[in-house]
Amino acid sequence: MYRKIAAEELANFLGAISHPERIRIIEELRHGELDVTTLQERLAIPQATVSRHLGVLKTQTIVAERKDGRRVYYRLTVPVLASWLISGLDIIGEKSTQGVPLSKAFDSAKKLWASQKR
Amino acid sequence: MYRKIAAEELANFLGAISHPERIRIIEELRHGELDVTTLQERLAIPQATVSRHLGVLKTQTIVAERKDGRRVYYRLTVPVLASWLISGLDIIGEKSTQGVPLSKAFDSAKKLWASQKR
DNA sequence: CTGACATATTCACATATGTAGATGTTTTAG
DNA sequence: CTAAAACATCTACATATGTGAATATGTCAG
Repeated sequence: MYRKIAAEELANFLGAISHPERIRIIEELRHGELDVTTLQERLAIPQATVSRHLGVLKTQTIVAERKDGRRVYYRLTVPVLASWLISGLDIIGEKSTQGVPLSKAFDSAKKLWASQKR
Repeated sequence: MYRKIAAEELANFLGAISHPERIRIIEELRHGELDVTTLQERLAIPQATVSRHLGVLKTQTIVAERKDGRRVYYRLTVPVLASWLISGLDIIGEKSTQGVPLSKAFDSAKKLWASQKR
């Protein structure tokens, strides 16, 4: 069992992830490294914003950088993080369609999860 | 593939979870429902604080309540959420032991995860 | 060198989140 | 009915997080 310190670490970890644009960054990096400009184009947000978000992710060692000339390529430190995150998306599933009761969304998510239980 | 809205939903979801005490609440509820007083005793924090945290979790339909007399019992809407969260803990693993470089923690976490790939 | 490109950082400000303590509501015991 | 238990909510305040705009840093082309 884990206690306070682990809960704090986990909170910091999730806190670094829980931002729409940072989630999209993680998604974009799912298949491999990308440089900042490419990320900026895909997200369509200011360069400074991308840079700061990458900084937050770096804080928790979620991404790592590799410099090549004037470009900086970022990658997921733990690639499986992306699929872990997508699992979370499955959990909330149909929640995004406002009319549908959330319990149903979680219900279908539960089934999705059953197939990949540890 | 998912886009902006899904990323926002996921961010809200993770945002509701990413707090040390809320993570501990989820952990406590892993094996079944508990009333507020019991949670308060286990977390050793003010009653009002427990109540607000439960409110935040309720916002994202992470917990549901059942009233019985003057007690209110809370449970995880999707029990598998707890194990999903623990998977996240495995990912950051040894990170909590400050001296150890994080990359090593992620490395060992990667192995743990490999066995339960989708 | 110099200018343009790629990225990071700083500043000033706005919004969000968290906390303790007091108060309100509902429910049960007597 | 009344008091106490069990929760929820409100208030006031502090801290954290997010943003755009400007600026700084490093690197390459010519």
